[in-house]
Amino acid sequence: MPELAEVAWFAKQWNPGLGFEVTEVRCHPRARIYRLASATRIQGGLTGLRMNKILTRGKQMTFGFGKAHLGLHLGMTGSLLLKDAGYIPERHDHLVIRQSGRSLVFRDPRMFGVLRLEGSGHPQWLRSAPPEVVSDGFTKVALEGYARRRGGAPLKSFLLQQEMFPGIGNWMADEILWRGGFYPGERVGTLEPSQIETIWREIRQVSRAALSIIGSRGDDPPKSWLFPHRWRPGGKCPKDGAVLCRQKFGGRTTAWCPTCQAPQS
DNA sequence: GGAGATGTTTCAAG
DNA sequence: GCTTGAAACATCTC
Repeated sequence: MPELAEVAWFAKQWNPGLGFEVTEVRCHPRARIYRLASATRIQGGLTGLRMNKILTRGKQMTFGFGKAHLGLHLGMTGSLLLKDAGYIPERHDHLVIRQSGRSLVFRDPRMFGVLRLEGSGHPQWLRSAPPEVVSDGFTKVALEGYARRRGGAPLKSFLLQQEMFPGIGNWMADEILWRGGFYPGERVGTLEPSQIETIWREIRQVSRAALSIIGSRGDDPPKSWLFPHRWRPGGKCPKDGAVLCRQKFGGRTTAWCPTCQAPQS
């Protein structure tokens, strides 16, 4: 499930491990999540170190251990769990970090997630990261420039570009377009400047609210959002009750309201 | 049994 | 060289 706010929530699950030493690292060495950093490297790189930092940028997480950094991406089905010290890993628990008193678990059935290992200093994958969409660095001007560059893309695929919108995923993109009243297949280049500004505003509002509701409290968004209605067959638009449409844009299933988000032509 | 699932990378085509 | 779109990745659920 991990998009911006879910990533923040999962990162928080490992907070109780801050300040504690890693006593053991258990891995499923052949799991695909070790394709960038082998299980042996990760075990050797983390054992004996104290976790002292947790950072997230978009969908990317970083756990600092002093002289080593563990980078973690949850992919499509990854999650982080906090378990007790004697926890016995289950089938899809590919990484278990043991500390005195707890186990930090990375579970990922589809294994689209990935781990990285780097030394001390600011990790490379963070240095090249774009500004967070809720930060001051995410400006209307930057968005306008990016929209000019990708004028041929449908709005839905546009919003999924992590180089500009780190953390936005399938459901957030749908939520943003639905709130702004945009047809997901609309080409970016046909939008007026005022419409680009609307998108900018909705990106920030959806992201801030999601971080507060999901990221901080672990709750689900309320019924007034598209979120709880979007996957149910026959799900209805919370604004006007119209039955939602489902269609692929940019290879991703998209839920949208045929009346609130009617195509322009 | 088949389709599809809240992601990213890679490669082909325009 | 740039952008866009589709396939591939692995497993589970409906």
